[in-house]
Amino acid sequence: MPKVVDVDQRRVELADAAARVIARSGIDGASLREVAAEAGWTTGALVHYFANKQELLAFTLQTSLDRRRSRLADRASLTPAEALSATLRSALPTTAETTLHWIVTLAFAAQASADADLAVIQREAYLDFRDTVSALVAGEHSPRDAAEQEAERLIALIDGIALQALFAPDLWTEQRQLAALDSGMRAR
Amino acid sequence: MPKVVDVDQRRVELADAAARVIARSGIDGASLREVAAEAGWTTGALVHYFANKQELLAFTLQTSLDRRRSRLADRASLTPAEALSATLRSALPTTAETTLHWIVTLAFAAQASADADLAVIQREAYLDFRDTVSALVAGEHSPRDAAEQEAERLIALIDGIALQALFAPDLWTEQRQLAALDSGMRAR
Amino acid sequence: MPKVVDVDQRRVELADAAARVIARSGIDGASLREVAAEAGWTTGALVHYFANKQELLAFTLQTSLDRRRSRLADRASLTPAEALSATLRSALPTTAETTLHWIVTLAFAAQASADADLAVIQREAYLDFRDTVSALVAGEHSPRDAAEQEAERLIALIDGIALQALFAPDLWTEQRQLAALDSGMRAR
Amino acid sequence: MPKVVDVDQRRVELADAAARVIARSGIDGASLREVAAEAGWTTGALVHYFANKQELLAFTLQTSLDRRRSRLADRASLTPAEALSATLRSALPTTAETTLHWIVTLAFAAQASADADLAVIQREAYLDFRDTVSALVAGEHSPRDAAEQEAERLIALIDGIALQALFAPDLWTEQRQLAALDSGMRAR
DNA sequence: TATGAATGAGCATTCATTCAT
DNA sequence: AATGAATGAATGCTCATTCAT
Repeated sequence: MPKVVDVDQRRVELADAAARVIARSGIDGASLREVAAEAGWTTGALVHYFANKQELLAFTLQTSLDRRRSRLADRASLTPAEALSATLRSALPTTAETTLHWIVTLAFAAQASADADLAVIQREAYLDFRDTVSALVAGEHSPRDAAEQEAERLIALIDGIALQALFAPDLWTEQRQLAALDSGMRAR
Repeated sequence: MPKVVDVDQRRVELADAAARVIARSGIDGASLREVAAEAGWTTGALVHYFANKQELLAFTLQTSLDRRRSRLADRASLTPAEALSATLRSALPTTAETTLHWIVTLAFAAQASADADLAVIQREAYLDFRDTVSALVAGEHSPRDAAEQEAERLIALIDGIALQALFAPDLWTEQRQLAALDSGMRAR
Repeated sequence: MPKVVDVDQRRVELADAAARVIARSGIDGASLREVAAEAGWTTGALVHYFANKQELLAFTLQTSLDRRRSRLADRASLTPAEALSATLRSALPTTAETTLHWIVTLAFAAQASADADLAVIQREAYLDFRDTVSALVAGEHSPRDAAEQEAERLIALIDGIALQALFAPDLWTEQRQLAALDSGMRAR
Repeated sequence: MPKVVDVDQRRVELADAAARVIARSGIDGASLREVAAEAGWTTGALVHYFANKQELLAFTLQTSLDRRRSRLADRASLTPAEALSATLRSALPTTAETTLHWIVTLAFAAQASADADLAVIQREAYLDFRDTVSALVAGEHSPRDAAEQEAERLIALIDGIALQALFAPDLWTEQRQLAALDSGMRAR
C-alpha cells in the first residue's frame, strides 16, 4: 500500500514555506533547496507537488491571497458596518502574519511585470477583494457605482497605510495604522 | 592620460539600465550580464563603476528615488496648493516613466526585508518625501503635527491609488487616477 | 532509496585527480572544471563531496600525505635496519607515483605560506613522519633525543636528494638517488 | 623629452614585488593587479616591461635565483673552507629575505612541472650552484668527481634542512639550522 | 611612459531539473 | 513518495590583455 499523502495540504505547506523564505531572503533568495529545507523536505520531493519552480511560485502567491480571503470569512454575525471595519483592519500589516502576507504580495507585485501568470492571479484577487469590500459598503449605501468607488477609495486607504508601514515599521505601530484607517473611513 | 569618462553619469546610466531590466524581468532576472547588455556594455565594465552587485542595486534604488525627487523640484512659481497638487500627481504611475519607478520601488520594497541597506535607503526617502509633502501642506494649515498627519494621509492616498493601478492597469487610466486623487484631496 | 555511492572513495578519487592536474598544470591550473574532467565528472558533481575548492585542495594534500604513510606500513617482517632503509627509499621520487607525490607536496608547501589550514596539515604530517623515522632509528640507537636528531638528519637527506632530483631529473636517476641515500646513511 | 627610466631596474623592482606577493598569497594569488599595486604601479604599466604574465613570472624566478647568487659573491678574502661554510649558511632560510627566496623557489619548483621555461631556468641555476659549491669544495679535495659528489651531498644537506624549516618554522630556528648544517658538514 | 576604461574568457559557486534507486 | 547523485547552464566576480588617451 502506498503511503497516503494529502497532496493539497502538502502543497499548501510548501507554499507557506516559500512565503516565509521570500519574506526572509527576497524572491531571488527563494531557491528550491531553501524552500524545501524550510518545509523539512529535500529538493527532489518538490517534484511530486509542483512541476517546476514557476508553478510553486504561482501557487505561493495564490495561497497567500487565499489566506487573506479566508481571514475575511465568517463575519455573518456582524452588522455590515462592523464587517466592513473588521475586513479592512484585517488587511493591514499589524501582525507578523499579515506583514508576511504584505511582503510576499509586494515581491510578487514587482515580479508580475515580468510574469503574465502572476499578473493575472493578482488582478483577479484584487477584483475579488474589491467586490468583497464593495458588497460590504453597499449594505450602507444604495447605488452600485458609488459602492464600487467607495470600495476603491477604502482599498487605496489600506494599501497606502500598509505601504508606509512597510517603509517605516517603527513609526507605524498597530495603533497608528488603525487610527489612520478610522480617520480615513470617517472622512468619506 | 587615460580615456576620460564621467563616472557619475555612467553610474546613473547603468542604474537606469538596471531599473529597466528589473521592470522587465523582475529583480531576480536582473543579472549583471543582462544589465550590462541593456546599457550597451559588457559585464567586466561594471566593475569600474560598482564594486559588486549589491552596490549596483542599492545605487539603482537610490537613483530611482532621486529621480522622483527631481521631478518635484521647481514648483516655485506655483501657489502652495498648486504645488501640492502637482507634487502628488507627479508621483502617480500615469506615465511609462513613473510606472517604471513604481515597479522598481515595489521590487525593492519586497527586497528590503532581506537587505538592511535597502531598507535604510527606502525609509529615508520615505521620510524625506513625507517632509516635502508636509511642508507644502503646512502652507495652508497651521499646526505642525496636523500638517504631518495630513501628509501621511495624502501619501497613503497616492500609494493606494498607485498600487491598485499596478494591479489592474487597464482599469486605472491616468484620468481615473487623477480623479481619485482629486476626490481624496477634497475629502480631508 | 537514492543511488548508493561510496562517498569516501569518491572523495579519494577526486583528490587523486586533483593531484594529477596539479602535477600537470600547476596549482593555479587546477580549476574545478579541470579536476572534474580528469576524474570523469562534471563540475556540479563536486559539490556533493566538497563544500568548496579550498576543501578539495586540503583533502588532496591530506590524501597525498596519507598515501605516503600507507606506503610505509607493513614492514613487520623486516629487521629495524631494513625497515628504516625501505622507508627512506620509498620516500624518494624514484617512480612516477612518488614523483607526483613530491610535485604535489612542493606545490602545497609553497601554497602553505598563504593558507594556514594547509600549513597545519603539512606540519603535522612532517612531525608524524619524523616520529616514524625516529622510532625506526631508535631500534638501533638508545637515547630518545639522539634518535630524533638522527631522524631529522635522515629526513634532510632524502628531502635534499628529492629536491635535486626534481630540479634535474635527467641527472638523478633512481640509481643515483639510492646511491646518495646509502652513502648518506653510512655517513652518520 | 621622454621620461628616462632605467628599464632593467624597473623590471627587477617588479620582480621583487611579484616575489613578495607570491610568498604572501601563493602563486595563484599573484595577479598582475596585485603585483603592480605591490610595486606602486597600475596594471597597464607592466606592459612596458613584460610582454605578458608568463614573462613576468619567469623573470621573477630568474631574479630570485640571481639574488641568491649575488649573496655568494665576494668571498675573496676568506679561506676556501670559510667561503664554503659561508656559502652554505647563506642559502638557508634563516632570515626573512632567504625564507622569501625559499618560498618563491618552491612555488616555482612546483610550477615547473607545468612550464618548460621555468624548468630550464631552475635546472641551470641548480647546476650553476652545484658548480659553485663544487669549486669551493675542490679547494680542499683534489679529484674532480669527488668534489662534485661532495657538492651534491652538501646541497642535499641544506635543501633538506631548508625544507624541514619551512614545514615547521617554529622548531627550526636559525640556531638549529646552523647546528644541523655544521653537524652535516663534519659528517663527510 | 603611464593610465585606467573596456573586453571577453575563465573562475568558483549556485541552481533548477532529471533520474536511478 | 522520497532521496540525493548528477547534469549543465547560469551567476557574480576576477583577470590578463588591449588600447585610446
